[in-house]
Amino acid sequence: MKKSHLDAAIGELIHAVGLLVRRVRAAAGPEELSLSAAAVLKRLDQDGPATISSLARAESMTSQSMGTIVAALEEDGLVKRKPHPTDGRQFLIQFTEKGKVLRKSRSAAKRAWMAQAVAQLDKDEQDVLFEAAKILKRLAER
Amino acid sequence: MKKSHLDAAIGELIHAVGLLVRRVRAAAGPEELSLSAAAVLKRLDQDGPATISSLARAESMTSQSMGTIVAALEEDGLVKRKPHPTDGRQFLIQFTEKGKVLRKSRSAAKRAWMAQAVAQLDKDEQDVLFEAAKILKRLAER
DNA sequence: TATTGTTATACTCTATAACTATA
DNA sequence: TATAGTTATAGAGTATAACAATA
Repeated sequence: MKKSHLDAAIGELIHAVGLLVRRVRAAAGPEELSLSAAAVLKRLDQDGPATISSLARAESMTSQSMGTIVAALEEDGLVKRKPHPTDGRQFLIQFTEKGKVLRKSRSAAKRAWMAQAVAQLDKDEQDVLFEAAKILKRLAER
Repeated sequence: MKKSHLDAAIGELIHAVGLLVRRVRAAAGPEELSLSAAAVLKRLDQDGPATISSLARAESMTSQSMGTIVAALEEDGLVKRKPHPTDGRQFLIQFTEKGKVLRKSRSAAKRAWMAQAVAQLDKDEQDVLFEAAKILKRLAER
């Protein structure tokens, strides 16, 4: 790809993700979790209990911001904290029973909007999108 | 794709774009434009002068929010407003000379981060990403 | 000394509500 | 009446700074 084309493509990519995030957020229902809060639950589901710092690193946020998100999830009864077995400074954040049950339903409106949008694409386009999601995640985590 | 796989892929997609937006935002330099402000300049560049309402619709925001963004760009001297030729309520937002010159440099740090990240992918992955950007944009604009 | 987490504070982005002017 | 834009106000999300406890 020529440099000018690459440059334009970078601009398109940034624009597209920004736009989509705004669109998804706007679709959120009244009781919905934020994108970040949903991301935390997703990580706990996939990787098991984790500390606030590790969650913050994984989601590209400061630990203070992650602390706020975890506190809100705790307040909501979706996660609880357990003392770290060997390090007295840390806590392991993990699901409550309620959290396991409500994990997806608390992001239902956003997921529904996205599902409806994706359903309007043909199969090849869907595949490109889901492949891209994996690449984007790797990119952002580096 | 089976329903459960599709459901998981939807979750991955939402997670990935949210994460990437946070990552890109965190890369922003001190004088950088917001993602939304950069998106407005990009649209003016591609489509020519536009009204606040049309920009708001295009970027999935309320016209009040877009008014704030345009006012900030105006304050910065990057855009100016011209009365609409036939409708006395509307304004056409367009670039100033300064705006044309500074359009990309005011998003330089975010673009640089993304360019560096994309450069670490192999060519096939880059193609998937840029193809996905087009699809995502169509999706978000519907 | 470095790291984990908390508290306090402030900024950015966007929304809702109420209004004015024009169509 | 309906639409374009403005002003005022509020909320969500995240950051920086200063601190306490533990490693």
